[in-house]
Amino acid sequence: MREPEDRWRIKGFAALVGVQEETLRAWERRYCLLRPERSAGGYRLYSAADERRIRSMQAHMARGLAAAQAAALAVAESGRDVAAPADPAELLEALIAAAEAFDATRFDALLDAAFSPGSVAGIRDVVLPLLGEIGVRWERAELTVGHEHFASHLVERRLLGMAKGWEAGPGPLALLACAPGERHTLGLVCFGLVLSDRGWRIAYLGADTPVDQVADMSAALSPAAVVLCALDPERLTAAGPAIAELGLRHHTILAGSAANAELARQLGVHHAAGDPLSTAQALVADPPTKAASNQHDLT
Amino acid sequence: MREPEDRWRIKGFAALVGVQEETLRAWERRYCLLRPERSAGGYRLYSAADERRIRSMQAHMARGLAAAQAAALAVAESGRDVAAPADPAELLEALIAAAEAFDATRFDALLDAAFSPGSVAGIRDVVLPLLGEIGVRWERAELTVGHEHFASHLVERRLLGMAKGWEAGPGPLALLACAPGERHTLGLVCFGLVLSDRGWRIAYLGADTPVDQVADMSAALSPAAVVLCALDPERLTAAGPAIAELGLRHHTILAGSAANAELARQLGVHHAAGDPLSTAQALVADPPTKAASNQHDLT
DNA sequence: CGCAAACTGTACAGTCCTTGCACAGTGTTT
DNA sequence: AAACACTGTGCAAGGACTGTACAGTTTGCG
Repeated sequence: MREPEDRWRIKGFAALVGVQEETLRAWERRYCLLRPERSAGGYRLYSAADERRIRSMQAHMARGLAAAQAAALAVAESGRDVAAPADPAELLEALIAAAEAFDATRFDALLDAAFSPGSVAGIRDVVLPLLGEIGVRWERAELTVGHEHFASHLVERRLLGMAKGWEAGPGPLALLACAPGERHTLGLVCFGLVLSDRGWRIAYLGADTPVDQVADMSAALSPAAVVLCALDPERLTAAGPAIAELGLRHHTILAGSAANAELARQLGVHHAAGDPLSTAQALVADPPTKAASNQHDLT
Repeated sequence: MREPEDRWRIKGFAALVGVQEETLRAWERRYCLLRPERSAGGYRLYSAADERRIRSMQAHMARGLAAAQAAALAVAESGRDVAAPADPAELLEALIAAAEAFDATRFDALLDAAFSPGSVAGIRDVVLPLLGEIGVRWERAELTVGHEHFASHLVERRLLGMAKGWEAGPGPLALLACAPGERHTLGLVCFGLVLSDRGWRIAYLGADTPVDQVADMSAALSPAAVVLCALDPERLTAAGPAIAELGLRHHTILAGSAANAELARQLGVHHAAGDPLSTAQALVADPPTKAASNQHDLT
């Protein structure tokens, strides 16, 4: 930890930035603009980051923005450059630490860092490893269901934010759904995002979707591919006949860790090996053609 | 991915575009030229899109068009959401029609229109009625599970997009979770959004959360209120003892259609009557104090 | 033409919101 | 002990809201 050489108490800081002490406290209370550390006795200790936020706020106010709006911008701007490790492995550790502490603000800031190299890279290097790691630590009882829910929500929020507009791509249409009973959607959303990134159009039904509903929607939309995702093999075997039926009419792909080549062959549908990202990339590289959309045409 | 944008209050915006404040309000009222968001206190917050519309209108007026004509052109040019009815009831019908047709692009555009008067108004006038209506039509078998999934996903995506940053409000902290087994999160998210709009900080655990996990997180974060949501009464009675235990330590509120005053009294916790919006507003109007955080202190 | 109606920018009043600043009582630093 | 800082509460001035009204101009029409 740094010595308080570059830390100001409120009086000095007020003089430095030219804002009254009372106003500094008000801005902290009202807009969360400042987050000074505290001395042992409870005194505020302002840092250079606080100064930057003040300067940014002042600049925005000078442009004619109201205090509340200027503060919101200043906070948003500075929130981007929190201390986040650039190395994916460290980022992963930091994310898990933030989840353990239920620190949503930090978790979200770390996600910012994770996605700054690009959404596909963020999914590949951070999100998928994170989901895997949470699963592992949950099995080892190092993380609880609460931590898993906490992190999942924040990841889901981020992914769905990136999914905005994915229903309007220029390319072929993919229909995405989880198998009946399956409630883990994040992998499927990652898959959709990668497809969308490559121009595909996405129609998404989400968790726990009866296969006949997928069939209905497929009939309405004629997707180039239908993807059913499950992590628990039971989900797929239970819905086997309906899936086989679906496979007769559409290019149907089983995905998720429950999917395997043997089962897919039995049901007469396709099978996606590997993680969501490589699956999506394989699909993009070799898009199903209408003629060859499945091996079970009425020939 | 909505990044922080400039939001102007009327004075700054008037200076920016060179139009009197009164005139801005008149143009909004008469021609619907502007659709500023509103601050928590009801102030207009103009965006870059509003500026574009103003510039366009000014250009047309400079060419000699009357104000009404210029405004109509400006709206038509910039308004992508042309065919969206302004009346909430019609909007509701249009949304359901879009869901029936699996038309995600239109559904999303209609949601844009729903939220343009402000997020709380959108929740009150459109989202909550929509969820209710979908439930009704689903029971009457006019809509299928597929339609429900389709619409839910798009609504959820929109709501979570608005939830960005809700973990960082200046006010008291609320911890939100669905009861074990309960998987309907949208009402809970609406509730959180309204609280957030009023400055509360939100910690969110989402669907199907074991009550002991809620207790763990509560112990870590000391929220001013803990909200447990369920639509199915069975969820709450099954978790009864754990909820009572939680109620001893935190201001705990049962919400959702499964909650009732009788059950809450038995468990020694609070009860939220009514829809998510009125519940949230009641909580904001009468925030729990630490001293009175529950009726079962160790007295 | 002449008059009423509509359009359009502006104005005002009463109420509510925002924001910078202040004060009192208590605790911390030196 | 003196100077400094903290929290909580509160205020006053100005900003913004809504609703209504009012002139000056343009338009519609007998």
